[in-house]
Amino acid sequence: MIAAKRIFSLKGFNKATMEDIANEAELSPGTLYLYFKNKDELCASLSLRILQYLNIKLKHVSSEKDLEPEQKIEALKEAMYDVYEFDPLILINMFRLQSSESLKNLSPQLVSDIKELSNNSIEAMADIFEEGIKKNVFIDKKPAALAETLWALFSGVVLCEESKRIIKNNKNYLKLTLESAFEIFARGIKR
Amino acid sequence: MIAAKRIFSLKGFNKATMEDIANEAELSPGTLYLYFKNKDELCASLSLRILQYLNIKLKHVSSEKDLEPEQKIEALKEAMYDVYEFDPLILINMFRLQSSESLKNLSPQLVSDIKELSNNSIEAMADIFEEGIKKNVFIDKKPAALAETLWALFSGVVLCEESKRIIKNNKNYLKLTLESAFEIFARGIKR
Amino acid sequence: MIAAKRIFSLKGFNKATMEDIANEAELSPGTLYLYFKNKDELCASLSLRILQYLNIKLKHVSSEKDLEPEQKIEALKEAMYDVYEFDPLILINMFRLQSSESLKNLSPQLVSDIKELSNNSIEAMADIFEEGIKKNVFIDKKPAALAETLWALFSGVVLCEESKRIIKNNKNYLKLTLESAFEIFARGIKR
Amino acid sequence: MIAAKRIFSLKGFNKATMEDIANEAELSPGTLYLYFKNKDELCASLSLRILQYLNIKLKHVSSEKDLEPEQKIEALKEAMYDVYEFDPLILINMFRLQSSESLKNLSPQLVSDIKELSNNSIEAMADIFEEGIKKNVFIDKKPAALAETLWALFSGVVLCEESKRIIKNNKNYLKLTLESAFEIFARGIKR
DNA sequence: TATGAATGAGCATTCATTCAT
DNA sequence: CATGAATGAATGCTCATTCAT
Repeated sequence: MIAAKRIFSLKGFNKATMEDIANEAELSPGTLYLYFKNKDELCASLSLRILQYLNIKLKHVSSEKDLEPEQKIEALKEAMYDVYEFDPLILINMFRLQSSESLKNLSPQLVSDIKELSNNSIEAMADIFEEGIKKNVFIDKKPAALAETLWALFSGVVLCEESKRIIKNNKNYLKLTLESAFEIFARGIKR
Repeated sequence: MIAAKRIFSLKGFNKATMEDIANEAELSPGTLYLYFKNKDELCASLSLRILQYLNIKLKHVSSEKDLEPEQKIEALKEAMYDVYEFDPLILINMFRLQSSESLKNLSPQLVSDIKELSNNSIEAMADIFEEGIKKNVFIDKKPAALAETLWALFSGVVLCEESKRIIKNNKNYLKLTLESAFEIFARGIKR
Repeated sequence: MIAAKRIFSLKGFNKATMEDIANEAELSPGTLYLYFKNKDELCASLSLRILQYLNIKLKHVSSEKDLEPEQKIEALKEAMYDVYEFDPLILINMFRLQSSESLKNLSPQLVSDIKELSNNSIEAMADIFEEGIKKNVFIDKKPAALAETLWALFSGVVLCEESKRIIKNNKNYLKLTLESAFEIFARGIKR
Repeated sequence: MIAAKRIFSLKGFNKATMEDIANEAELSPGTLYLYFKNKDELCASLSLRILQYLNIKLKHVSSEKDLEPEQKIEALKEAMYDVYEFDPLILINMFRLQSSESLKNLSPQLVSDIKELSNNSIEAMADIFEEGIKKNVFIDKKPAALAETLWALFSGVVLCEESKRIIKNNKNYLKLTLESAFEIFARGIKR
C-alpha cells in the first residue's frame, strides 16, 4: 500500500499501472493480486486507511471532555487539516472516488466498510453538534444535517484547492481556506 | 456535444468511447476530431458550457437591483440548484474534473477559458458579498474568500450527494442538503 | 480466416495467439476485432465455413436423381471424405468444439447458425435414408435416427484417426477406416 | 484424483485451476506437483483411470463363456453405457483429449500407458469379434477393424450427445442413441 | 512429505487517434 | 467537410509452476 501510494502520487490514479506498483513494491504483478482483488480494490483500500485515520482523529475530538462545543469545532478543523496533511493525495482521491463509477466494481465487503467508516465519521461529528445543541450554543437543527454540511464543506474545500493548485499553479492555500470556511460555518451554527 | 452529454450520462465518462459518441451524433469518429482535439477536450467543452450557463445565472442574480443582499444569497441558492437540475451529470463531472489529471492534457486555450469562467463565477458571487459587506449586513471579510467558500460548499454538497446516491441508493436529497447548507452559510456571514 | 487456419494448423488452437493470426494476416490485432468479436468466434467461424462446405456436398448427394439409395450411401462416404481432405484440421476442431465449454462464449447468432447448419446436414442425410426406407431397401427406423448415427460415426472416425496419428505416429488411415465403417453401417441399415 | 474429478466436473477442464483442485483435495498446490508432473498429466491420469475401468468391463464381457457373440455385442453396449454413467465428464474429456495438443506434453510413460490401455480395450473387443467370425455369425473382416469401428462409433455417439446437450439443451438421450447405433452396428457385422 | 507465498511470462481485448480517400 | 477502416500501444489479470522452508 505504501508503494501504491507513492506511485499514485507520482503518476495519478489512472496512469499508474499495476506493474508500476508491483515494481515499486519489489513484488511481481501476480503477487499484488494475492492481496487485492483488482486495481479498484487496491485504490479503495488506500481510501479505507485514510478514513480510518480520520475516524480516529474525529473520535478523539468528540471524546475530549474539557473542550467546549465551540472549541471542538476548532479542534475538528485541526483534525481535518491533519488528515489532509497526512496524505493529501489519498484524501483527494477518496473524495473523488466517492462519486465514481469504480465504486460499482468493489467487493460488497469493501463498500460496506467504506460506508461504515463514513457513517462513523459523520456520527462522530454529529455527537459534537448534539452536545452543542443541548448546551444551547448551537442552533437547533438535526446534528446529522450539520455534520453532513461540514463533511461537504471539507470535501469541497479540499477538491477546490486541488483544482486551484493545478489550474493556477498556486501554492497550497488549503489551511487558509479551511480556516475561513470553518469560521463561517462556526458562526453559521452558533445560536 | 449533445450526443456526448447523452452518452456520458448513459455510460459514465470513462466507459463512454469516442465511437459511442460518434454513433450517437451520427458522425464518424474521425469527424469528432475535426471539432475536438481529443477526448479530454470534448469532456472539458461540456464543462465549459455548464460553466457558461452558471455564469449567466450568477451574473443575473448579481445584477438584480431590487434584491437585498440576504435575498441574493437565497437567489444564489436557487441559481445553483437550477444549474444542477439543468444537467446534474455534467456538473458532477465538472467538479470531479477540477482536480483531475486530465486537466493537464487540455490545450492552454481551453484551460484558460475554464479558468476565466471560473473566475467570473467567483467574481459574480464576490460582487454580491461585497455589496452586503458595504451595506453592513455581512461580516467584513474579503468578498473573494466568501465566494470561494460558497463555491467549495456547493461543489462539496453536489459531490457528496452523488456519493450518497451511489453508496446508499438514496433518492436524491440534494435540494434539502443545499437548503440546509445555505442556511448555515447565510447565518455564518451575517453580521 | 485463411491466416487463422494456417496459424491454428501450425500451433494448435490454444497455443495460437490473436497476435500470431494478426501478423499472419498482415493486420493489427485490433483489426481482427473489427471482424470477429473474440477468439472463440474466430474459431467458430472456421467451423461454420466447413459446415457450409459439408452442407453443399450433402445436399448435392441428396439431390442426385440417378442414384439408388445404396449408391447414395457410397456417395455420402465420398462427400465426407472430401470434406475431411478439404481441411482436416478445421474439421477435427469442429468436432472437438462441438462439446466444448467455448460454445458458451459464442454470440447467440453464431450458435444458431451452427445449429442450423448442423441440422441441415443431418436433414440432408435423413432425406437419403427416408428415400431408401420408402423404397424398402433400408430398415424401417426413423431417418433422423439413422442420420444421427452416421454423423456420430463420422465424427468418431475422424477424431479417433487423429488420435492414432498423434499417439502412434501412424500415417493417416482415415480413408480405410471410413470405408470399413461405412460398409458396416451400410450393411446395418440394409433390409 | 477424486478432487480433480469433482472440480473438473464443476468448472470444466480449462477453467479448473490447480489451486481449485488443491483446495478441494485439502492439499497445497505444491503438493499436487509431488504426485503429478503437471496439469496435463493430472488430467491424463483421470483418463487413464476410466480407461482401466473400461478395460475391466470389456475383459469381463469378452471372457463370459455362456454368451453367444450376438449377446456379447449386447453386453458390450451395456458395458460402454456403464462406463459412461460411471463418469460421463471424464469419459467425454478422454475422447476429446485423444486428439488434443496436450497429448504432446505428457510424459512418454503416461502416453505409452494410455496407448497400452487403449490397445487392450480394442483387443478385448476384437476378441469378441474374432469369436463371432470363427463361429460364422459375423462377417469375415479383420477383428481389429471391427473393434476400431465400434470404438469410433462409441466415442462419436458420446461426443455428439454432449454437443446436443449443450446446443439444444436436450436432456441426455445417450442411452437411446447408443441402442440405435449398436443395433445398426450389430446388423452390419452379422453375416 | 508438505507447504503456500511468490512468481512472471503470457494474452485477450480495448480504444483514442490517424490518414488516405 | 467528412469518412471509417485500420492501428498498435497499452494493461489488467491469470495461473501453472517453483522453491525456500
